[in-house]
Amino acid sequence: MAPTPDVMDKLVSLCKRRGFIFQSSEIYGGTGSVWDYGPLGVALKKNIKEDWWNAMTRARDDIEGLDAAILMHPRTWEASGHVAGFVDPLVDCRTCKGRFRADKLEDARCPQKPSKQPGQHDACALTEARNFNLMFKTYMGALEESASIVYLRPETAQGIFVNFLNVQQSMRQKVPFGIAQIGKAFRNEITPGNFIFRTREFEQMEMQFFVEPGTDMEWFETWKAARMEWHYSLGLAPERLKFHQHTAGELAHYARAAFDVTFDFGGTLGFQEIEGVHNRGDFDLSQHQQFSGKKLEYFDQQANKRYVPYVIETSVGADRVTLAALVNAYREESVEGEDEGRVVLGLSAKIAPIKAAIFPLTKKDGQPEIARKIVSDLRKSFAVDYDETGSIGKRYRRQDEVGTPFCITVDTETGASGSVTVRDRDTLAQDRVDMTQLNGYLATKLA
RNA sequence: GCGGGAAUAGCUCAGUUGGUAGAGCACAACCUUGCCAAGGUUGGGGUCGCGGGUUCGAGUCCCGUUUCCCGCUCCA
Repeated sequence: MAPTPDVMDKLVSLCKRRGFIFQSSEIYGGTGSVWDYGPLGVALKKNIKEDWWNAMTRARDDIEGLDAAILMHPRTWEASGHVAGFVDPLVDCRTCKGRFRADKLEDARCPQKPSKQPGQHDACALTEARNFNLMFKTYMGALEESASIVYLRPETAQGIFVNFLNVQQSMRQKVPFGIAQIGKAFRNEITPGNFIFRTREFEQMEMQFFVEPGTDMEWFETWKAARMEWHYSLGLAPERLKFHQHTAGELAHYARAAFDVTFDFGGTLGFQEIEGVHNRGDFDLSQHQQFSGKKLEYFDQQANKRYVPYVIETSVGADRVTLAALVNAYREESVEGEDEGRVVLGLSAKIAPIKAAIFPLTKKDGQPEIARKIVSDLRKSFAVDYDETGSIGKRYRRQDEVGTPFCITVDTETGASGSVTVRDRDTLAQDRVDMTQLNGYLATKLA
């Protein structure tokens, strides 16, 4: 089904209504492009992050974890190019309302295209150039002196680069190996928006893989394939994923090769990047060598040679993947004989905030007590929910809306047979399962 | 930052030429039913984004501001 423009609107509404995502500081009128994750949203995002973290660090010997500080030495950002590259002097034209980069103007006149505003060039009145720095600036220490200016990191990668040797040596790793990190980054975007797609505070999941020069393109291909597989494994529809390799002209200054994973968010957003895989060469480590004066070389004992490794970077936006998962999962199903269809979040079981909901069919015959006993048993292994309010159909719908894959109902037969009904969110099929087998049953289904 | 539009209950929205705010859904309690929403009774919830102004009186008119949407601009 082709995505419609209003799916995002419905999703924003659903996310607020059901405790996934709220606007930050809402009672004060809201803060621009910052969002808070509610109880179910944080669970969903956490599940996604955990899946990524496990795939990177637990499933492999050659990737180590790291959690570097958000505040770094200011020189870091001079080395990375962000201090220079993130500041754009911009001028506005009061006549044609255009905005231009001052350093790209050929003369002191507004370069507005004649086709847009014919005959207005001479009348243009440009403002003074003002600097727009995309990095958040703050002060370290009590005094607001220029010497103590620090930045909120605009990307997490630099925390990995500056710790390259610390991790390699302390963990006795040999190249090739990688360092993985999940953390917040901050950018003063001029144009944020589209819900949690582009925000000023966001979370990245980055892995930098250090390789010997010459083997870099081979590793680049390996990681491309691995990252594509991961997105499929989250349940993102294959037809909504598109992969794009940059041409030479599109490459950023630090990149030898670049590959985007884009997802179709539908509506006006369309396909947008959710992950980038880059071959950064030795750009970053060399820059830090130069700015810090410290060697960042790796010594290969077997080959008896010394070199600055190349880096293959994989960088995913945690918020973007979360949004992609939500958009991907949202569907409305018409039900025969009813005016209002059901709203379903078809989240894959491994990232669903709630794995199973347990209901007593009635409040009689000790059913609530049995149901609560099941909850306390399953709680040890799974995120579960209990609900006894309203009709059984209504409770199914509530769980459908938040993506719960299984609903377990204690009914009139449970007392005698010891079995319960397990209902599947997607197929609506019902299994009869012995109460004592629920743990294993769910473990199998969720695997 | 510029231009246009919008902001009223948790959600979606009504609200007349200015006269002390409504609906549906959701939510809570009790009763009823019992395997796929909407049964009955009752109830909680809004200083109408925020701040000024005009007026006897402002959700409504005016100004400012914040946030959101669309289009520019920007995007290492």
